[in-house]
Order: sequence, then structure tokens, then C-alpha cells
Amino acid sequence: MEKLVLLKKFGANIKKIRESKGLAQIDLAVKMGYADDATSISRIEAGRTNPTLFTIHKISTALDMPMADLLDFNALEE
Amino acid sequence: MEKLVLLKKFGANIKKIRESKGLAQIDLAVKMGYADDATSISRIEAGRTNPTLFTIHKISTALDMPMADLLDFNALEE
DNA sequence: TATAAACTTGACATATATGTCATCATAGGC
DNA sequence: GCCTATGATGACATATATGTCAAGTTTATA
Repeated sequence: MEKLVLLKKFGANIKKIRESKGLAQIDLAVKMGYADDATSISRIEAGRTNPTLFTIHKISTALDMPMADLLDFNALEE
Repeated sequence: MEKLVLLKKFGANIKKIRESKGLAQIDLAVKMGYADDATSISRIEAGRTNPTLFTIHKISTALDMPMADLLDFNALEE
């Protein structure tokens, strides 16, 4: 898969899960320990950054979702 | 989970899967498109770097393993 | 249409990932 | 002992992730 496509798919998946939990970007950011600033979340959800494993792990913890689930967006399409 | 622990677990998992496929680090590196150099693989397996999503994706493709499986190393322990 | 909540965007300093090279260490087989 | 395969390590230039701020946009709603 091409890089930009991958990042967009991941971002869309995070957004979908976040919204399913009724959280705003800022809520997720605060849960991840950020200083009341959702910039990083916005970038990730838009696919404008290539997050590291540790960042993915922090999202996973904050959303209470296994990392494996966050990356399982290829079961549907390819 | 603490960052260093996470990176070490991920690295150990990659190493286990790579070896189960009978591949040397250099084989994986070449499959990922690197120039006959396994330095990056060595770093990742040792947990000395915090790989990006795209790097994880390249490993996934090269090892023919879903990304979700590569990150599913918490099913066993925590 | 005014207001507020939610999200986006550009910029910034800092840290670190990436890919590569040269070199070193280790282990096994001959 | 020698050679080869394998992996580890330090250094390097370059690219980019991270966390933050300020400012802008979008959306909804009263």
C-alpha cells in the first residue's frame, strides 16, 4: 500500500473509533497527556503524519482499544 | 506500558516471526527495499528505535503478516 | 446573526526515525 | 586457525514526528 493511503486509512479508523466512544479530539488529546491541545490528533486523523509505534500505543491506551484493532483496517478492503 | 518495554516487545516479536520464516535480517531488509543493509532491522529488533506506521507496514508486507499480528504481542503477557 | 464547540492549519523548536556506510563481534563449519 | 554468515554498533546527513501556540475555519445552535 502506498504511504499516503496507509496514513489516511489509519487516521480514518482512529476517527471512527474515537467518535464511536463519544470523544472529541481534545478529549483524546487530554487522555494521552497532551496540554489541552488537539493539534496532534487532528494531524493523525487527517493522515498528515506518520505516527510512531509509541504514539499508536498511547492512542490505543486512551481509546481502550488494542493496537491490533487500530491497525485492522485491511480486513474490509485492501 | 513504558516506551522502552513496548519497543523491546515489538522487536522481539518481529525477530521471532522473521526467524520462523527462515529469514536473516538482511533478507528482510532487502525485501523491504533496503540497499543490502540490515542496520535498520537490527535497530528495530533490539528496540533501539521507535518505528513509524509506514515502517511497520513495510515489515508487515515483507514478512507477509498482517500489521495487526505484528502488534499482537500483548495477548500473551501484559 | 452571534456565540460556542470542534476541528484545521501554519509555524516553531526539539527530538528522533530513516537509510547508509564502515567497522566490530560472534558463532559455526571447514 | 581461517572463513563465512550473521548480527551489533557508532556515526552521519536528511527527513520528519512531536508537542505546543496562535490564528483561522467549520458547524451547529440558540
